[in-house]
Amino acid sequence: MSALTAAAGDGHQFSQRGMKRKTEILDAALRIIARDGLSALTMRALASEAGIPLGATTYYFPSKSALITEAFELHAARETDRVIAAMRKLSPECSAHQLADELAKFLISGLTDHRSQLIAEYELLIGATREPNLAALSRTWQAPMRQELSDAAGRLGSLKPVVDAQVLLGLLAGLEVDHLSVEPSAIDKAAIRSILRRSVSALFASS
Amino acid sequence: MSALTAAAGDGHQFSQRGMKRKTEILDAALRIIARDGLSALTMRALASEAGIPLGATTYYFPSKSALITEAFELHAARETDRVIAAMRKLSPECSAHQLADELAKFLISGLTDHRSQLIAEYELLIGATREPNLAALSRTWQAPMRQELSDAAGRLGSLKPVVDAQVLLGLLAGLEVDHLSVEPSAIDKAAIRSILRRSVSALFASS
DNA sequence: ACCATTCTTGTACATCTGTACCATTTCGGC
DNA sequence: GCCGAAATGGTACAGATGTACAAGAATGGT
Repeated sequence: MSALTAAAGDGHQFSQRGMKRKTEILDAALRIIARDGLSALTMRALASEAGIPLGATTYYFPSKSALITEAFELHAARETDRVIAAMRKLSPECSAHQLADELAKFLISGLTDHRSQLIAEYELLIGATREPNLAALSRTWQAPMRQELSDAAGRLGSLKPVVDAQVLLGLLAGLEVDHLSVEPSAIDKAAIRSILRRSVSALFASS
Repeated sequence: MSALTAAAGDGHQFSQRGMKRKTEILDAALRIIARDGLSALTMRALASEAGIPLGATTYYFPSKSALITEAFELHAARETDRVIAAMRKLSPECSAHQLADELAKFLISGLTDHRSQLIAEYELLIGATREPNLAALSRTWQAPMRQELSDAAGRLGSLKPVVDAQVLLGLLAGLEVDHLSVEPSAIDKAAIRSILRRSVSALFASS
C-alpha cells in the first residue's frame, strides 16, 4: 500500500517505465476513439490496439471510467497546445479579414483532416455531461483559446474583446457542430468563410 | 409478406392499434434517452419503461438501430414544430434588441428546463455521424429554423438575411455546446444575453 | 545473492445485450 | 361463429464486456 503517496488513493504508483507504458495505452485508447468512436473503446479492443494482454489494462487503470478520464485529460492538454499554436501563428498583426480567413482555415481543417478526432472530442464532451470529473475538465478546455482570441480581438481594436472572443468561439463551435454530420466533400467552404468574414467584420466595424 | 406495401421492406405492416403501440414505445425510448442518455437505452430498459415484454420490442422494431432511427425522426419532427412556434411568436415586429433577448430566452430555457433533452439531442447528432440514415435527417434538422430566422433578419433590415441567420444559428448551437457541461445553476445568463445582443446588433448595424 | 516491489500474462466469472423463436391470444372482416 | 392475420408474451442463446484473481517474470536497491 505504501501510504500517503497518492492523494486520490486509487491505484498503484508507477515508475518511469510504468508511466511510459501507461501513456502508450492512453495513446492506443485515443486512437481507437478517434478511429471508431467512444463506443468502440472496449478493454479488449484497447489491449489489442496497444499490443498488450487484457490483464495489463486493468493493472494500469482501476476502471474503464478512470481510463476515459485520463485519456480525455491527455487529449485536452495536447489539443490546447495545438490550438494555441495555431492562434499564435496568426496573431502578430493581421487584419480582421485575415483573422476571419485564418479561423475559417482552422475550422475547415478540423472538419476535414481531423474529422473523426473532432467527432470524438464532442463525444467526450457529451460524456462529460454525465461524469462530474470530466465536466470540470471540459469547462477549462477552451480557456486558453478564449484568451488568445481575446488578445487578438484587442489588437484589432475591439472595444469588447472578451465578449467578441466569446462570440467567435461560440460561432466556431456551432459551425463545427452543424457540420459534424456533413460529409467532408459536401462542406461548403466558401459559405463558412463568408459567415466568418461577415461576423468578424460586423463585430469589429461596430466597435 | 403482402408485397409492395413497405418500400423499405423492413418489417410488418401495422394497423391503427399497432401504430399507437409503436408510438408509445418510441415515446418510452425518448424518455429513457432524455433521462439517462443514449447508452441507457437497452431493449430491456425500453420494455420495462414502456411496460411491455421484451418480445414486443423486437416485434415492432426489426433492430435496435431501426428503433433509434425512428425515435430520432419522431423527436426531430416534434422539435422542429416547437422551434418554429417559438420563432413565430417573436416574429411580427420586434427590434434587434428584442430578437436578441428572445433568442437568449430560448437558449437559456433549453439549457436549464430541457437540459437532459438537449444533451440527448446532441448525443443523437453525434450518433448520426456514424449512421448515414441519421445523417441525412439531421442535415435537414435545422432547415425550418434557418428559414424562420432568415425571415426575421430580413424584416429587421438585414442585407444578407441568409448569412446572418446562419451566423445566429451557428452561434446558438455553439453557445449550447459550450454550456452543456455547465450545471444549470452556474450558467451566466447575463453573459449569454450580452453575447447575443452584441452579435445581433453588430450584424444589423453593419448592413 | 537476496528480496521486496513493480510489472506481466492468462484465465475465469458474473452480468448484460441484441435478437431469434414459438406457442398463445386478440382482432377484424365475412 | 369462423378464420387468417395481427399482436402478445415468455424464454433461450450466443456473444461481448468490465473486472477479479493468481501465478509467474523482471527490476532495482542493498
